[in-house]
Amino acid sequence: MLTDRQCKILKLIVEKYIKDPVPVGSKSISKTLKCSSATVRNEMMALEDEGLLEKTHTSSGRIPSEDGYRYYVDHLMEAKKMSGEDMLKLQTVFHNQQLALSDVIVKSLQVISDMTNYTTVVLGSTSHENLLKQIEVVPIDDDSMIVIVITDRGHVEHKNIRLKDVSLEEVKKTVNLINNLIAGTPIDEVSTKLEYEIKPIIGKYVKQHEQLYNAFYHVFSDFTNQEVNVVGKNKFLKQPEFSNIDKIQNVFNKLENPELLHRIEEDDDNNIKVYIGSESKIDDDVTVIKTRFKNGNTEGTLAIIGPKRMEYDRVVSMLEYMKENIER
Amino acid sequence: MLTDRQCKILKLIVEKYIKDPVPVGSKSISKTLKCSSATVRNEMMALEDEGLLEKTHTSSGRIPSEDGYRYYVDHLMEAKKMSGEDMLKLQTVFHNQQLALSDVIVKSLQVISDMTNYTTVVLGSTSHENLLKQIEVVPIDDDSMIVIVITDRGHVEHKNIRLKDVSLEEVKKTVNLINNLIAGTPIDEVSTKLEYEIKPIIGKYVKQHEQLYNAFYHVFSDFTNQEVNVVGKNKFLKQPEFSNIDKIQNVFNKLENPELLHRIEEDDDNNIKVYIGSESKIDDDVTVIKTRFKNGNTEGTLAIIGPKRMEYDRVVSMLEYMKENIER
DNA sequence: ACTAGCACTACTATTCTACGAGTGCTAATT
DNA sequence: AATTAGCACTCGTAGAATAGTAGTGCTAGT
Repeated sequence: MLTDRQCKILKLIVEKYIKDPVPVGSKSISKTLKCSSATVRNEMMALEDEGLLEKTHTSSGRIPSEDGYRYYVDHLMEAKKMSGEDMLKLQTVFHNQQLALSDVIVKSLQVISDMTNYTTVVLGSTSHENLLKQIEVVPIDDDSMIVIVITDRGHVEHKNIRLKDVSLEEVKKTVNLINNLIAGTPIDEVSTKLEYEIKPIIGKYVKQHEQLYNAFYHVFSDFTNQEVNVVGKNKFLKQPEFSNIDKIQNVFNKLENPELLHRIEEDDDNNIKVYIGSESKIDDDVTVIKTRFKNGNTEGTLAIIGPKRMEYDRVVSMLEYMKENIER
Repeated sequence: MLTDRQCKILKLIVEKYIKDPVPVGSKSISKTLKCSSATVRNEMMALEDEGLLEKTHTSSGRIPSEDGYRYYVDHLMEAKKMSGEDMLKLQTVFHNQQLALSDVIVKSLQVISDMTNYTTVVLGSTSHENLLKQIEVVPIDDDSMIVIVITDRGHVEHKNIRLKDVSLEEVKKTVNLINNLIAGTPIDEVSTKLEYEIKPIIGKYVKQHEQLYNAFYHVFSDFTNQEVNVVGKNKFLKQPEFSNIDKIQNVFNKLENPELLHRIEEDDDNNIKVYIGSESKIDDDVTVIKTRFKNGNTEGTLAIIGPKRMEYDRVVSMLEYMKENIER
């Protein structure tokens, strides 16, 4: 258990280090606190023993450890109202009545990314939650056409397919069959339903059924099973802790890996959650702050990803604001 | 005019430097050529006087200047057949009969980017070339629906719009009007046609026409006027000349700027063109190699972007192969 | 016309220095 | 018992000195 003073010191160190990424020395703390640097040093030692602080070398100042950040977030951080300036910029996006919710979310995350220099992420609903609403086919020329797949939640994907010697009639028959028989099915079950419910029928009544079946099969099996939207990846280039190319390459690879990002929503907690470093399951050098949101049909996860040295209070207040505004 | 030997030396320097980005000394050249390093040095001086070579400092070896690369590409580079290995990897993509052409192009550019460590770009046809084919509307819930816009070339975009108290009937009327009256119009003229041909009609017959008109107006005015597809931006992280964060940030910003990339297809030359450094109009530190392609309705521009120190012969042969294969 | 030879240049890597910001510990003070 | 002043010590950083080396340009001789 930490003493009152230890808490104060830890808080000061974390906040100072977040402002400016250089190890914090005892002297600078003793100025704010009313005691000598020697006392602060003793307390710092205690905090280091607890595993909350670290040194970069034997005689350097202290920086927060992963556990230090954790403790800060769990016990020391003060809930902050969003600054007026931050609020204003976001409000203009939210008050745009023209935009659909999903567009508002992406736009506001762009704004947040620019304001904070962190990367933001929206994860949409997964394909087993998305039900097929309907498909549309638009012929482009003799042997190619576009298939458009729409889900009940408004997710749209399209694919250009090529068919040789298949008449428009037969395509339309198949489309109607699909719309009548398997609309309402979760997207990731459509492929199998196609096989058992559509294939036998078109096998009898439709010429070129092999080709047609294959084409549609691919359309659905390629359907993105997770909507992922990463905004402001490049912001990592502005973070001093990612100033070398190898680290950047590593982080970029991870941010471009949808399966990996998917881990953010593995827990089904609806509140705002903070995952620091190794807790993030994405990269030991980043912090992920996330929350789920839900408004009618639209639901998913928002996340802000930055260095562990993150403005936790500011980001949390922003996510709170986002969640609130999305949910009504 | 360069002597025969000068050409040989320039060629050797360029090719050596491309393989390994360190200034090339006279000694290494004299080994391949049958003459002393002193002779080579004299020739190098001459080449430097011509502005084809540069030094990084007074006593360093030479590196090719922009003009040096230019001369190499125009006069010295040997047309190379694509290596069997490169060919093989691309063939598997091209021989996939299932894929639509546009998908084949993107897939193969991914392959090329991975093989070469350069960034690749596809620029699709611009919106004044794209004609509106048809629009589709799919209601999602009470007050939101998806509008899908399809062009004659198979470009598809969709937008989620919100409408309050507008009945489906009236939306459908409007959609039919648009499909009947202005299909066939170049996309970037649709907005104005909407105003003069649709607005007056729905003004009379459709309730809530203001809202409806506005919604559709936005759908078309937001239509991406240029299809841009950049593959393998991160490859720049692997190029030694872009090993510092500022340069990377700069290049990334440029690669994410569609208007800037658009400059690649400003010339309407159908052949393969090489733009070195400042010629590229994108960034002084990159080379752009591009070609236009056309196959039926699908047309556009392919480009490969990398450092000036690029494997010109290899990239040119790849683009040739791409162009040929796309065009039939 | 070519080349051997040489003085010269500038980058690189290594070592040394001085400095300063920080530490931990001890002993004195409150 | 808690705090603090004082001090020896550590380590990173910055700058200067050094040596080595890969290259040059020039001259003079083949």
